[in-house]
Amino acid sequence: MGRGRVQLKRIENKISRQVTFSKRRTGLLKKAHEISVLCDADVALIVFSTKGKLFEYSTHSSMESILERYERYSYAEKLLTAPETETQASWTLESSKLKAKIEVLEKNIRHYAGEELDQLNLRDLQNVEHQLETALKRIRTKKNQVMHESISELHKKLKENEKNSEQQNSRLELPQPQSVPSFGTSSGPIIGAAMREEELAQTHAVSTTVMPLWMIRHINQ
Amino acid sequence: MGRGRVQLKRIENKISRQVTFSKRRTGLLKKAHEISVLCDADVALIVFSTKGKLFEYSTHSSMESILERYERYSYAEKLLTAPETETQASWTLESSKLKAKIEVLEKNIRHYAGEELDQLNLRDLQNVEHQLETALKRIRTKKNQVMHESISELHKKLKENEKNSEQQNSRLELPQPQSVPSFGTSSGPIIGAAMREEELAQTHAVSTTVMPLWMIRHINQ
DNA sequence: AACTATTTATAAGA
DNA sequence: TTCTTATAAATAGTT
Repeated sequence: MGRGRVQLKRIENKISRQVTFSKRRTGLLKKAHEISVLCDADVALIVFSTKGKLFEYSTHSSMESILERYERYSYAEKLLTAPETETQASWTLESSKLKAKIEVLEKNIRHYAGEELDQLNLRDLQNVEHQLETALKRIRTKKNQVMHESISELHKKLKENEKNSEQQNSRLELPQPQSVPSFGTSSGPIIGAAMREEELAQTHAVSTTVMPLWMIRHINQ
Repeated sequence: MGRGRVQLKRIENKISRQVTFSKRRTGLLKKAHEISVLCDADVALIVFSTKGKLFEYSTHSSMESILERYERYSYAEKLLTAPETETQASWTLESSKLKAKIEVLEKNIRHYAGEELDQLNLRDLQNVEHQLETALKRIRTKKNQVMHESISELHKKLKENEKNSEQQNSRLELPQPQSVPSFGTSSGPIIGAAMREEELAQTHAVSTTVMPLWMIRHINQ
């Protein structure tokens, strides 16, 4: 780009080499920035002039983190070339591994939170969806179980109260959910409740929006 | 440089972002090489694509030595931020911090997977439930979006097929597996097949229950 | 550092 | 993705 082709070889004239360096350096940094913004890429660019002066560019995520990422990325190959002793290298290595693991876990969590889905293909999406569904079922089952347990607990206490207070007037003022007794009223432990609750969880029978606040407060310690 | 100015902002269209990345990456690496040769400079260039793939260029003196040189160059600044002697103790400390973090993350993930729920109280359970619901919604939205995209993609391809096949007998029986290879059948080398498939895999999202199996197989690679 | 004539890079389209 | 083409950008040589 200029008046005349350019040979891909070291420019011998010192002055023009310097000038060219300055011009092209600017262009290179600019382009590094552009691709990073346009294409959402992480870029790290380091340039040392002949004289040893440093010029650098790095995406917002900072030079250090990119270099670290780079090290991590190529740590497998390093293992082959450097079977170091228990020196700093091995520590660095372990640290890198741990950091890599953290990165993976965090990415996982983001996916479970429904973020950064662009990276997933259909297969992944379906897997995540399925896992979320399963998890949701379990959570709901557990929640129901917890709730029912507390409810029958409350009931027990209530009955004891009634029995102890001799005043037969004492009507149950507490907002007793009419539907609840079906579980607790039968004598003995609530065997098989889990089973029923699982079923309930499936049908979303109890959900946050259905449960009155007072109940949450009482149950939730 | 091209047919139209370009805004310095993230390209939203995924496909063209990918294409642009590929082209500009090539250009950037080339220019990095050029300045290094023409101006006798040491250059290190690291690029991570959105998907995390690594591309790199470094002057003959190897990436490692340049990064080392870079570290050395900015050694002074580092001293300020890390006056720590790299004793074994500090490594152990860092290591255990990282491990602790990993533990937390893993526990988080197990909770998101509906495991180890005994540790959670009702409030926690409800939080997790809510987060899972949100995540599920997002996942499904994404899947849906991706589904629609690929369906129209398929439609387009189908129509092209119909147009191209001169036999008026060819009723549109529904895209038979054989018809799918239409990618390659056109004359010339099958350049870019990988790309298209990648695109499809990414875009494709007919849910398993809705999409015929043959379609998944052919589209989802 | 500015100025252009040219070469290059690349966006869009196929 | 690769090829082509029109056009925007970069830049070599000059002032």
